[in-house]
Amino acid sequence: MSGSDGRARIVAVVAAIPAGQVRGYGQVALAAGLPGRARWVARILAEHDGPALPWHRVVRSDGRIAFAPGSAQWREQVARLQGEGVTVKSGRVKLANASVSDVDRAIWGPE
DNA sequence: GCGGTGACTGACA
DNA sequence: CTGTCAGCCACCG
Repeated sequence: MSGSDGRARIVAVVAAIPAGQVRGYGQVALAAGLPGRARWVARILAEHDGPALPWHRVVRSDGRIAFAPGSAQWREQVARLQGEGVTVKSGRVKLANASVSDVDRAIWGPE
């Protein structure tokens, strides 16, 4: 099958992130089967327009907000995370310890 | 085909 | 802890 739609996979992974938890761009890309495409993930979220996507649950590898501190998007992401019970400290959040297998199963199925 | 760009990452000082 | 450097890959003119 020509899985050229990496976008669909990335969107699926982000949409599979449970509320109250956060993920890194690299982790999302890896879970989507596209290692090294962290930058692509960022572009997808930025260009994505359609169903509500929990893009605010995606942060940098350090658990820091990808936007510039004080920016409108930065404040919005922080507000959304806090609204879901995520503790945000100095624009930083605590990354959840979830293996790729767990994410993979959440997307493709329990098999 | 080429060079510049970016919601990135890891290593190093 | 912060800041800099090089590597990475997809997109655009």
